[in-house]
Amino acid sequence: MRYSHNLIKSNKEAREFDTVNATLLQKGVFIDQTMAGVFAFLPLGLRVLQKIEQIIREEMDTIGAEVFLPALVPTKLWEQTGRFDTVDVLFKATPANAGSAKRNDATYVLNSTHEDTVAPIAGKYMLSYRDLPFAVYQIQTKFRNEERPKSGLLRGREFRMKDLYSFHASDEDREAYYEKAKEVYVRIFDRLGLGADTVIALASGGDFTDDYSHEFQTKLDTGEDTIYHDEKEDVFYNKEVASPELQKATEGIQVSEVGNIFPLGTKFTEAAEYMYTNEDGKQQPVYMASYGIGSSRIMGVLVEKFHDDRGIIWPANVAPFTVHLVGISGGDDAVTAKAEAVYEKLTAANVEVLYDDRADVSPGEKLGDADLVGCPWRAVVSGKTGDSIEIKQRTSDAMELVTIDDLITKLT
RNA sequence: CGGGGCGAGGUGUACUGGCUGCACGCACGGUUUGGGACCGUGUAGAUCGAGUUCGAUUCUCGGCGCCCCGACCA
Repeated sequence: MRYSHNLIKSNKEAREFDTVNATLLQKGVFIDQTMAGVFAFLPLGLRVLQKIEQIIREEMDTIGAEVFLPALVPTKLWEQTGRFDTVDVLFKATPANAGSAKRNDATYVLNSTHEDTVAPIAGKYMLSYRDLPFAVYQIQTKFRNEERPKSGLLRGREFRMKDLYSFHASDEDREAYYEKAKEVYVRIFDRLGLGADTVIALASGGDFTDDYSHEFQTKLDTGEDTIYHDEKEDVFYNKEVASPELQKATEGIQVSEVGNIFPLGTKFTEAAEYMYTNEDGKQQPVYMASYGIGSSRIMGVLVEKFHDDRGIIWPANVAPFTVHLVGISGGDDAVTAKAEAVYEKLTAANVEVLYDDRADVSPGEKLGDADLVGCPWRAVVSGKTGDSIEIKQRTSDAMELVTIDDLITKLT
């Protein structure tokens, strides 16, 4: 992709925030804040988000089927589960033209999560023991009216999330699937570059179950949560369930929650009057669990973890582009033509390349922007590089001159 | 939701009870091109309401917005 004509910019004068992800993502114009806790994802930012979500999708496809549920739903779905008045972050929307003669004036809910929505749908079709177990997932925008959105993408009022729901004939079967889902989650965080710093912590199961829920927590100094490590059992506990003794005996670890899995029992299936018929023709309750991953929050967490004083350092799997190609022509048309040729060849070889084709922008600014944007590789074509291309990795200062064929080999 | 801070061109900021200034950006012209180039000419601004005052961007109160601390996070 070309830098020019694609809403790819840098705004290095943008204000500094207390959280790195808010500052760098806005300086790099990956995202643009529309209001507190709500961001537009611009071309660079959307590419990163989609990379993250594609990794999640590939792994989820091994244990479920993708669906796309509505974000806007009738209040009835939330009233059925008793949550319309208890979930205080719920956005309740009444159309501005409510009351006018020809318009509906109902109140709606902007879904903060989808248990209430998916259980009635599942209960309409998956009615036999032969249908169970099964799971569906989606990757969608969620709405939560947080009292205090903060920290860039770490806590928003509108954000992206993958949510998976599994349905089972028994709690034992749910437990078996649950363990499988954990393994898939571990693979996802590995692929996202967070594996080494992400642990599973036990947390409260809330109103739904006496069991623990499980949180995937990434170690992060700027994280909002605190967990404690019981070294004897080698188990991590969220602050809310860690015993006072453990909290005294060990130091808390600052973390940010990147995923959670939650046994739900039969609360939502019962509310939806969703029963299945067993082999004996008897109606039986369906057990359910939900599994979330905050994809946009992960984008923020990655920036928090992987940056230096010059900008972002994306893990290769989620970088917006593999290589940032910088043309330094000095007004020399021959050099520009060479940079164009390199761009065309890389593109033809299916290398994801961001080509900074801006004229009249100083070399320093282009190189600075490459550091800010944070692609794994930087390639420079200039009057100094002759027939070669100078390449370096974002994480190193070591430069190397290579041919276009070498470059393609290296990057594919 | 409690507490604190801040609201000025597109962005970031300074001064100021009467005339708003700077930098970046953007536009035009010219010179430049390996770590955020330079000259010139332009462009564009005081969150809203009430009060005090001859006069408010400035002072007071309130609303709204944003940032930060705390609480919350199914």
